[in-house]
Amino acid sequence: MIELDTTDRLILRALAQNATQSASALGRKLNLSQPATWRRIKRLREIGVIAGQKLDLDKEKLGFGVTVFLGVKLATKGRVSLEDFERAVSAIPEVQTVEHILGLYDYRLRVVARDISDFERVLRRRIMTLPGVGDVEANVLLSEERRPGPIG
Amino acid sequence: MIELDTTDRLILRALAQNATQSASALGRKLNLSQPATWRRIKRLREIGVIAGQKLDLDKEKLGFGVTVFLGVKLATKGRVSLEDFERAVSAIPEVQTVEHILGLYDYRLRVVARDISDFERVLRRRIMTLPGVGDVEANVLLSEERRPGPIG
DNA sequence: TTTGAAAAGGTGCTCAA
DNA sequence: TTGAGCACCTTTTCAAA
Repeated sequence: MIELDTTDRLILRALAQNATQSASALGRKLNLSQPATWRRIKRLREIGVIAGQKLDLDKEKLGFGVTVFLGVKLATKGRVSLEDFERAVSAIPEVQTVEHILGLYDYRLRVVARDISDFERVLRRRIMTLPGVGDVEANVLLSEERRPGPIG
Repeated sequence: MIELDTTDRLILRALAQNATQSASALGRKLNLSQPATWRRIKRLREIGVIAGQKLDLDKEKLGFGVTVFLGVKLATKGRVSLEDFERAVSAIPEVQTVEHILGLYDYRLRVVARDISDFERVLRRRIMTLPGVGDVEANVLLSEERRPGPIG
């Protein structure tokens, strides 16, 4: 467990909103000198609290207007079949997220497609042919709100 | 719908892998001059294909080791109750994502907590008291893999 | 231990040709 | 596209709180 003081949390909160701002700009907001701010950010990276930085793309503008969540139940669940499934599903470009979960379904997949008929193609030719697939449930995404989540 | 050429797609793919690389470094990889690369990136930002850049934080190192997906079915689903629910759920800091979906459940929430007993607190005092909540299903996240998804 | 001031070095952005 | 100029950002040093 890692100890972060109030300033660290303020830095994380600010960077969570805008990851592109520089140490000097951030320091001005927090009344902290530029090197002090920079050192704290560097430390947060080193201890791994800041794991990375990701581009966030507008999938609709890229022509992928349909997002569907699939709940997948495996027919057989040995260690091997989990690994087989994960390896195979990782090769499908339309799958954005693979979540191994505990519950009625074994996996939840976030799948993007150009439209519904494109999704049907992915579902029939890619998903239903995955090794060990049993039940599949689909939920179409209508709208989504992402929030920073708690920090400390 | 926006038209992107091959070079744009290569830029997006490269930036999706490493969002911190500069226009000059990227240009070298693609055999493109630095200003040309920079102009393309700028354009991709302007037309909104690149929506932003997000920090990705290690929630476990921040002390939030438990992630749970909640399927929530509303008891009453008028326009007002959807808005009431969304407004109320947005005020819970532990909720990272609110997804309005079509299917057995009306919403999917991504909730983080320090541990299972902390999650129970959030569930009982925050989630179950939300306006209009009917059935709730919970799935604990075991592991997760995120992928860039298709580009063009 | 962590800060702030100052400065060096490097890099990226911008513009003109 | 190239190259030069300029600005800013990163990184280090050092003294002080």
